[in-house]
Amino acid sequence: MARIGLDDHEGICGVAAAISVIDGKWKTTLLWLLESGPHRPGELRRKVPRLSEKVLTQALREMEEDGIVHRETHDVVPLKTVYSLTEQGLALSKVLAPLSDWGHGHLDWLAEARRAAS
Amino acid sequence: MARIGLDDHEGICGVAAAISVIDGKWKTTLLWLLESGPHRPGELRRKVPRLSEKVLTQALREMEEDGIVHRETHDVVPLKTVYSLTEQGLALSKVLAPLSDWGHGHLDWLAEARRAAS
DNA sequence: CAGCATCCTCTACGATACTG
DNA sequence: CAGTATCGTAGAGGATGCTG
Repeated sequence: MARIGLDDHEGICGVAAAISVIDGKWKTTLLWLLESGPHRPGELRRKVPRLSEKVLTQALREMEEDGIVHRETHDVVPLKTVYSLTEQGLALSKVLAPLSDWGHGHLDWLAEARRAAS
Repeated sequence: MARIGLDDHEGICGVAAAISVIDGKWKTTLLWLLESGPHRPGELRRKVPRLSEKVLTQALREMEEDGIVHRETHDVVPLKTVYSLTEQGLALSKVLAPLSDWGHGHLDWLAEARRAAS
């Protein structure tokens, strides 16, 4: 999605703001993984093989900026870094649950509709 | 956002499916407008000036395919078309409410964080 | 007025190579 | 192992002109 600016939609800016935070091809996946506990970058990459390292770092940085992910670095060799959800991030993932339910209820319909359309 | 395929994320595909439906710069806005009642294309364009006609039609077509918008055409001159939400679309907009609340709770934090980051 | 076709731009994503 | 830098690509979004 083209990144939605916070000022683009006056009336619905709450939703727009939330979406701008989870906007990107992988952020929802990362949110979901981190919901189950802290992860190291290597773990994340292994669990999401199609996610390149550049994009992973980029996504994590943005999520950190937006206050939903916490980054903790241990200064040892080899380098060790751990990512976890903040309170806000956890709250966000909870709020996503109803959306997930709706999605599951529509999976069949969607698959059918899009097959017919193509 | 790069369009999320329904098969890209196994575990979170419910959320992914829902997001794929509201994915695009304007669909959430359209959903919000249509929630208050049926609209004609011209009305939508007037209420969202920065939305071009091509993109509007495109978005509405996709939303129609995904079963959240209903299109009704009256064969008169001049042409008349009315768009409205389906039951599914209405359900989706309801489900978006908690997300909106989360977003509103983070607007200040987000604006601050992103200003600092840039 | 509703909608389609064309061209163009911009950027998120991806692949690769490299540093501490 | 974590992270950065560079280059290339595909597709969403935008501007404009045309049709019934």
